[in-house]
Amino acid sequence: MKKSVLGIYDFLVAKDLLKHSPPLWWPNAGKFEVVVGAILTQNTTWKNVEKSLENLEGFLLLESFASLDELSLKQMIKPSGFYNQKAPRLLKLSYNIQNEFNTFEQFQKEVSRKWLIAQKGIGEESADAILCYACLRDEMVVDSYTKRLLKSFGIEFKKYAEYKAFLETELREKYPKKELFEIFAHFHGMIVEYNKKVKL
DNA sequence: GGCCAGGTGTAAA
DNA sequence: TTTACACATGGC
Repeated sequence: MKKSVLGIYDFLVAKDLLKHSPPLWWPNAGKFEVVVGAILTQNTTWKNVEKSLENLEGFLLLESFASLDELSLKQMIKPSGFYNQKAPRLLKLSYNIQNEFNTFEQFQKEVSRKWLIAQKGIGEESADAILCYACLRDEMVVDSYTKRLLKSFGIEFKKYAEYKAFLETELREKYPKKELFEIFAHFHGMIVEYNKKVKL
């Protein structure tokens, strides 16, 4: 049993997950649509999110997304569930991004974790998913897959911050700052792919 | 038909 | 600070 995160990381790397996936794992990493996907996938399978994203074709840039009316958006994101709350939250978020940062590119550079979590509909996990995969920052995502994997190694914590610290600390020490973002993105991607393959 | 999925906000103890 | 519950569709 590997109890250190480095051991678990090496374990996954040895399995050669992500062989057929892009290095950044999340589809279209670095784009605004990752922000949308991060909220749509809350307690929802990615398959259902894909249906919604297809319906949103043509509205996946910040400016066009913010031009949608709530009723249309609800219809488009219906397949991914909780649409009555996700639609208004997504719209408000897109307005706030425009008002606060003007463009998505500026948002990528300047947004803080604190600002994200203050938005209605964004908790710790969604904030980290947005930071990591939309803004390309050095932040590790902790989702149910991650907790399941760690539990299979006999590792459990109470709080999100504890999981995050466990995952990040040793890797931050081991790898140079320049490589961290890719390490975290790759690590989280491997965790999800491993779950899908092994079904923990 | 029942259970669950790449969570979050709110209310009540 | 913790716990319980609503939110909703689609796949198995």
